[in-house]
Order: sequence, then C-alpha cells, then structure tokens
Amino acid sequence: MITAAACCNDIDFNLIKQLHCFAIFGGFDAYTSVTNAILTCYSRKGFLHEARQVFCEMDGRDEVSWNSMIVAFGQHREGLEALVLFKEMISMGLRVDMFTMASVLTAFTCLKDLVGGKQFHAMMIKKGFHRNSHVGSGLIDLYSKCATNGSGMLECRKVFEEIPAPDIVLWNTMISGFSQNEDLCEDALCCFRKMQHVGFRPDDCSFVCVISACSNLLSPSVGKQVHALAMKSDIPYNCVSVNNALVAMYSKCGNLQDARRLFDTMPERNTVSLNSMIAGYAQHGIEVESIHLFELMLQKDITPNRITFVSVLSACAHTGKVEEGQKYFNMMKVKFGIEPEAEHFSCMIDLFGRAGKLKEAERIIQTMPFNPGSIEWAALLGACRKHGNVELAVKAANKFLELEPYNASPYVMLSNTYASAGRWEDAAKLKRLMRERGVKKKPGCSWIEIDRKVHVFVAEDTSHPMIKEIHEYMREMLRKMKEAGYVPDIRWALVKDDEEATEEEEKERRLLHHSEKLAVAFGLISTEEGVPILVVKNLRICGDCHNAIKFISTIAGREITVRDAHRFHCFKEGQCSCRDYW
DNA sequence: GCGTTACAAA
Repeated sequence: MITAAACCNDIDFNLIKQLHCFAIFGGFDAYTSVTNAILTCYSRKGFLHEARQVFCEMDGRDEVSWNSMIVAFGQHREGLEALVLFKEMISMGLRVDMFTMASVLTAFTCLKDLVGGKQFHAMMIKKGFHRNSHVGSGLIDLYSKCATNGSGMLECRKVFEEIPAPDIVLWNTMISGFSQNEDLCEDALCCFRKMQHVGFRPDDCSFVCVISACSNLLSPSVGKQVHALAMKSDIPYNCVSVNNALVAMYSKCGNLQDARRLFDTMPERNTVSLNSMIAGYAQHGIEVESIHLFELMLQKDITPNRITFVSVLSACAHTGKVEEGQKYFNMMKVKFGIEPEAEHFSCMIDLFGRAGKLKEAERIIQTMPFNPGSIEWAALLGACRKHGNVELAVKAANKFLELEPYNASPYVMLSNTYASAGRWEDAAKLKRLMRERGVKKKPGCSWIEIDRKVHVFVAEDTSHPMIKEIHEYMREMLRKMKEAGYVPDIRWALVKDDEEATEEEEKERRLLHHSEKLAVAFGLISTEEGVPILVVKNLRICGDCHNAIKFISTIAGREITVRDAHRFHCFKEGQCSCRDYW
C-alpha cells in the first residue's frame, strides 16, 4: 500500500504522515521494506527532511535503505550529502550494487561534477557494471547534462552502444538528452522512432521528452502529429506531465490558442501546468494574463514554486510593474519560504533596470547574499544598453567577461551600447578584440514552414531558388515602407570587423538582407493574401527588422509572428505584441 | 535509472 502511495500523484504530506503512523501503530515498521517505502514516499513528494529522519531512526537498515537515501539526496540537489553517505556505506563494508551505482551517478550529475563522474565511469568499466541498463541511464544522464562543449551526446551514444539489452528507460534517457540540447532535437525525434522500430511502445516519459523536443524543431507542425500519436497510444488522457509538455509545446510553437484550449480541458492540473501557461502568456507578450493566472493560482491553493516566480517577476519587469514585482518577490520569501536564487535576482535587476532605475538595479547586485554570476551582470548590462549608460555598461560587461570569457554576448552588447552612444571607434575596437580572442558569434538564421517544407535563410543568403523574387519584393516593399515613414536604422547593419568604414548605402542594402526579413518576404510571397505567417529565428530579432516588420504588417495587411530565441513578436497593423520590450 | 515549467544575453 505504501509503495502504491509513493507512485500516486495526488498524495499530500498529511496522507503520507497518516500512512506512516498507521505503520508504526500496526508494528509494520519492524519490516525494513515497509520503512524503506515510507522513506521513498517522503522523498518523492519533496519532503527530504522527513525522509532523512526516517532513515536516521531506522533500526535495521539494509542496502536498499542506503540506496534510497542516496537517491533522495540526489533528487533534492544535495549531491555532496549523497556522496558522503556513499563513502560511509563503503567504509561500513556494505554490499554495493547496480542501484547504488546509478544513485551515485545522479549525485555527480546534480553537482555537475563531470570529472568525478568520469572517474566513477572508469571504475564501473573495470567491474563491468557499465553494461547494465540502470547504470547506463545514469551515465547518459550525466554526460548529457554536464558536458559543456556539446560533445556530451557523442559520449552518450558510445555508452548506449555498450549496453547489450537497452530497456525503455535507457531509450527515454537518450531522447531526453537530445531534447535538452537545442540543436539536437531532430535527433530526439529520430531516437523516438528508432525505439519503436525495435519494438518498444513509448510510455508517458518517452512522450514527455519527445514533445518537449518538438518545441525546438524546425517545423512547428510536427508537435501536432506527435500529439495525435500520444492520443492514439495507451497513455491516459489525463496524464498531467504529458499534458503539461503539450501546453508548453503549443505555446512555444506559436499556437497560444491551442495551448489554452488544452489547458482548459485538462482534467488534472498541477504547479507545472500553471507554470507552463503563465510562461506561455509571458512569451507572447500578454503579461497581464500571466499575472492574472498567477493570482488565480493563489486563490485555488496551487502552490507556486521557484519557477513560477521567475515567470511572474519577469512578467512584471516586461510591463514596468515595479511595485507589484517587489510585492511578489517578498511574498516568495515570506509566504512560501522560497529562497531567491540567481534567476530571481536577475529578474529583479531587470525589473528595476528596464524601468530606468539603474541605481536600484546595481544595489541589488551589491546586496545579494551570494556572489553575482553572469546572469545578474547580463541583466544589468541589458538595462545599461537600453538606457545608454556607457559607464555602468563597461563595468557590467567586464564582470560578465571575467566569468564567461568565451561568450560573445558581453562583447556584442557592450559594442551595441557604444554604437548607440555614437562611440564607433570603441565599438569597432571591441569587435577586433573579439576576433583576436577567437570569440565567435553564432550565425543568425531564420526559417519558415510552408506546406510542411522548411525554408532556411541566413543573412546575405542567395541560395534559395526564389531569391530573385524575394529581393525584388523587398526592394518594392522598402519603397512603400519609406513612404510610410520607415527610416532604416543602420546601427544594426552587419559590419565586418576588418572593415573600418562602410558606405551608408551599403549598410542599408545589408539591412534589407537580414535573415528574418528574407524569411518574412518569402512567407508573404508564398502564401495567400491575409494568411498569418510564422517565422522562427535562432537568435534575437534585430532592432531594425523589428521596426521594419511593423511597417510590413500594415502594408501587406498581414499578421506576422516572429519567434526569436527569447519570445514571440506578433506584428499586426503596425504594432508588435511585445510593445517594444525585448 | 529517464520526463514536463523559467530568467538574462546573441
């Protein structure tokens, strides 16, 4: 009964407590297996403290008790505690099995300790444990989550191939690994198909992973097909995690209406369901609805978590609601006992920064209870760029650079701040520095799906078969745009770092060939009058394109949605849904 | 042993 309770989604703290008391009164706690189940039950529902208490008070601990406690620490992001327990287990001469190994791997993963994990991997190869599916999934999880240079999934493939009898969890771990890597989502889908090919029926976990991968595929329509597949499978229609993944997928694929419709018809909802919908509204620039849903959540006694507050605080930041943001920040600590983490502080910096209160934003960095990381400096730098505070921008960029010397963002952002202030030489100097240090910016590209075929564009792209028509359309469009009052903003023109000076006319021409403009133009040419189009870009949309597409939406009389790396921009009759906050 | 949700930055 207790094991069953551990698997149940709806069980709350009081019910576990009751079961626990029942076991004690009935004398069942003398059975180690019963107490082990209670321990796991507490841990799975998020009550680490109680789980630990059960473990400490147990008389006859067996190997399973130790393993369960190690897992509990790992799942609550207490990797060090897990490793301490493992060492104790060894020193006591207890038998270590595959389950122990897999649990210890979870600890390395949550500590992001790739070196320690690798050493452990080597030891398991010596003992031959690495051919076990349980251990294998721990290893794959480790490499997919901890490797920083993108080589992680290569290592995962090797681990996978060593395992003679992969089970469904191992397949799911591979799909999950691919899906967490933005650029490998196509591989996640491939893996999902392959697993069915060798005879596995995907379970709820497989669907959750593959659906989340669908948000990052080139074609936004695949998600719908996978949804249909899930409905035909034997996954229950009320499976919360699958439905949550679908809500997130629809909203990330630009289909907020379908996301909301699904959300409304869900028979069961939890914190994550609300988080997904709240984030969906925020990404589409409907922050008011995000905050409304959050208030509703509080009324309905659905407990918010740290992620809820990240979304809500950023929604406040985007709408300039400084006071409300502060109110929610305090509520998080006082009412819900959630300690603010780097993400929350970065939202607060953003909240003040966007509103032009740079002093307050800087004060947050100075008074934070831990050392600020790159995300806090990035938020401050973003605010400085927006409000043209060069001096503070230099400081923030330097701090950011110290922490992430190979990240292109601080260079680009500071360079843009200089350029906006008219300090062109400083901007150019920074670009040179970037080249000298071998820091590369990801090339921007945009794509659009037309009749289930994806068309990809990069800046200055001439490879598309219809490029002549596209250029012609854009030239004509430019004429009409200028008539309507559009002024090209050449600060956004791509300047190659080896060019000292570029003619204005040439800059204007380059602006016209930005990937997002090409994709929009192609979309307009290839679809019927009045049909809305959706363009996706891998980076953030450029400022000139943002302005230009407003004009295009009016002139062409179309609804044009651009999903950039960050959010949605829905252009309609000369306005963007982001209200220029981006 | 695997899973859903978020921020800032290109």
